[in-house]
Amino acid sequence: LHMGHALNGSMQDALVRMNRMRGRNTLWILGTDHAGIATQAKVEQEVRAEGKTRQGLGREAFVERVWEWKEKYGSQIIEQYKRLGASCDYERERFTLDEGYVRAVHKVFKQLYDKGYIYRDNYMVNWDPGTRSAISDLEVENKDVDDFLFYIDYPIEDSDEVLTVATVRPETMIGDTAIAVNPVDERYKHLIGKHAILPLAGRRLPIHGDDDVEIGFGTGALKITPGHDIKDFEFGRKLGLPEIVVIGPDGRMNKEAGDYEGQTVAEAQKAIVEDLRAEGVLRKEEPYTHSVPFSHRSGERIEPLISLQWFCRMDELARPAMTVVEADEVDIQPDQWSRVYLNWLEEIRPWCISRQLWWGHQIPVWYCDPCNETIVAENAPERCGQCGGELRQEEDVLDTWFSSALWPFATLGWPDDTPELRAFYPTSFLTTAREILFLWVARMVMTGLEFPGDIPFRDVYVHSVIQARDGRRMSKSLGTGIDPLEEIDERGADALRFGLLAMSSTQDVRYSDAKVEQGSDLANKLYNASRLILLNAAEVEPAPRTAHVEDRWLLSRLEKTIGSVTERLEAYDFAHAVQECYAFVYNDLCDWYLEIVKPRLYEGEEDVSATLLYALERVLALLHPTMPFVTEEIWAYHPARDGHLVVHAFPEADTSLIDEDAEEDVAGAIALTRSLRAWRDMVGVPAKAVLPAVVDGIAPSEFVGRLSRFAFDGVGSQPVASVGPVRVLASEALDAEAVEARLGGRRKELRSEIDRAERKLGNEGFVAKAPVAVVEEERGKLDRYRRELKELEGG
RNA sequence: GGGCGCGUAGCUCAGUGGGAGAGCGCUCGCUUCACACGCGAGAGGUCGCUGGUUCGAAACCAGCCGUGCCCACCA
Repeated sequence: LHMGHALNGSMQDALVRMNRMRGRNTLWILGTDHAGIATQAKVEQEVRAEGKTRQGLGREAFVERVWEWKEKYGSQIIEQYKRLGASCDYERERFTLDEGYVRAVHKVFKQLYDKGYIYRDNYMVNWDPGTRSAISDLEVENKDVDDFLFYIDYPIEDSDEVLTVATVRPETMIGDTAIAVNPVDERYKHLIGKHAILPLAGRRLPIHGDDDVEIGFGTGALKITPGHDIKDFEFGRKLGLPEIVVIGPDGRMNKEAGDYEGQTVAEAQKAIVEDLRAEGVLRKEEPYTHSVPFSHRSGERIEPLISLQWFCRMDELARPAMTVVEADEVDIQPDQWSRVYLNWLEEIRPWCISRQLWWGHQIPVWYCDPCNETIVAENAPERCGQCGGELRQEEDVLDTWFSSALWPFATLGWPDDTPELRAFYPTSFLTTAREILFLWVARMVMTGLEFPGDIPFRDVYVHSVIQARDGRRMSKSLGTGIDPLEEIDERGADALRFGLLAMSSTQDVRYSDAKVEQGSDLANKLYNASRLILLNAAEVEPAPRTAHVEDRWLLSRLEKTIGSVTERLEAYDFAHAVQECYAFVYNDLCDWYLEIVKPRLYEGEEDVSATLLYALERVLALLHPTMPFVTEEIWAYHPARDGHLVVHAFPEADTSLIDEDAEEDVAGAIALTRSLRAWRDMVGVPAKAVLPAVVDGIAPSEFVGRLSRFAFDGVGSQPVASVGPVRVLASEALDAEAVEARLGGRRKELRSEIDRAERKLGNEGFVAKAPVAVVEEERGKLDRYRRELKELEGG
């Protein structure tokens, strides 16, 4: 399980839990693909460590070994998902090589073959010498490599002229079969139709004219090696050139390469360059940086090779897959990824689906050698239908993604018409990393539309990439990976889930320990606040009680939070959803409400008890989708508990409890409390001193004095300062100089604010064009500042 | 070569037209009977640069600089 899985799981689980709690019929199937290349390589390594080889074991025994390996390790990731708290339907776990799944794969293969989409061809593919298999375009990764560009003179037949060509791969020149120049190139057009002689090999190379040759690049003359370069291959097919292959599947020169046979590509390059130099035809060599394909699987340099492979044409499948995204039937978010998806499908090319491996779905094709028949069937045929002879099954297996592409319906029982398929297809939601968009998502859409005949999912959310702490890619080979399980051990699954959701975003982000820490802090806070509530509340039914203004305030804040968090989750805005939960629990509930009502709570007063139990129940349920463990644990102690929280109702915002007046009143009292605290801190009053004061006008709420340590029953002394309506009286705890310094500071602040507001209101454009409410607000502020300043100067 | 992002407080990131925000870190004060994984109060930002649009720009437009990712058969 890597961090991407953990993020993905946290998002999906939040949605699944929320919807399950809402009473909806939810299904989350977890499963694994057989990861053909990676798994086979792993087991092959084991076998080699025992001094044996895959070939020595034979196909059947080797595949048996891989199954053993799979039984041993395949369940690990499932167990890890459980530790994360993913509430999947674990008894429905699926694997892409399950019996039923194989049926789906065969049926799809056969139907695509019958439609003419799947075909076999001798064509140029990305050959991975590391795995000795063809791989698809999507498994190729281009990297910049520092090479040399070699300029080689090819003599023109029956002439003293030479034609200089440039190449980065002289080792393939033995396979040259032509040269091309641009027909409008003045330097060379007289050579078109003549022949050049291939150095070292002596082959006659016809010189062709072709518009695709760039006059300005290299020397403007292009040597054509149809066996070893994709562009040359296409040239060759267009011009009907012979295709000479000089490098074998093992990455070594073959017998076509003559003297160089058996050498590795690198050795052959060195030798050939030496020989060219000896012949005096190597005109120059210069350093050259260019983009080179590497295998994403083995890391080795791709060798473009002509070989007999199975392909799937994609045009017909791609078109409807584009339409559904254009029409937003499949909604890819954030939106920019729709365009990436569409651009890719627009330029899609045939997909090489065969792999020269043993682990995977062996292609359901049988050959009859005597009568040259090819049979494609869902089930293995007994004998050749023509001659009754023995059949030989195609040895290659399918690209793992070919079977993964069927996941949304194959896991629900397709091709059978199952209740699961009817109930849950099309599915609602898929989260994915963006590197999976083409490999998997696009292909699921294509097969979904082609086979069950409907989109596989409605919403696709492309989540951010969590990078390592230093901004590099998290990768095992770089050693930058962070193990989610270690994080779970250290801080808990809830903390990790909260942290990942909080740090996720539409852009790529660095892994943030602080966010995970914030998650564990929140769990801790919830636990302690719950303890306070559950140990002190009177035995009453949880219910919202509205007799006290602070209770109305809390309930109003709570219901607004519920509404907002729910909206955020529905919009897949997980980061804001969890941060709002955090802010509510910390600020509204703990810092203010609990502190305000403590005296009432300790007395076991019923209104506050009922309100708190009610609020706690709703907060636990609201947080459960993101922090399932701690909320479930606390729930076990809640008096309203009936069964498990995981199946308790998710709260729905009760707008009748929203009370703007109460919010305004309490917000005012809170602001005053904060001003008083700030004032005494600024003036340097001992923390415990209770300061005497009197209040102008209506007395503030009881808690203002309690939480700021002021006694508003002021006796005797002179007022020395004003904080809002509060006149602070002289006392031993007050230092006159500090008070004066503080007042001076405030006066300065006010003058600057008044200046700013006056300038703004003096701007005719502002007053004339800005919305009335904005202007009015500004006037209000100016008035308040002027009044306060006047008071301070007067006092 | 084409495309898509990003550049905001010491760090990691929110914020998309009306007086700069969060978490962490930092400073000061608190062992206050839920929590020191805590409480209270603060400091800290010419919002990459330059122009433009607007009464008003971190946000919109253009250019530049820096940085990341994806796609691509220029030998």
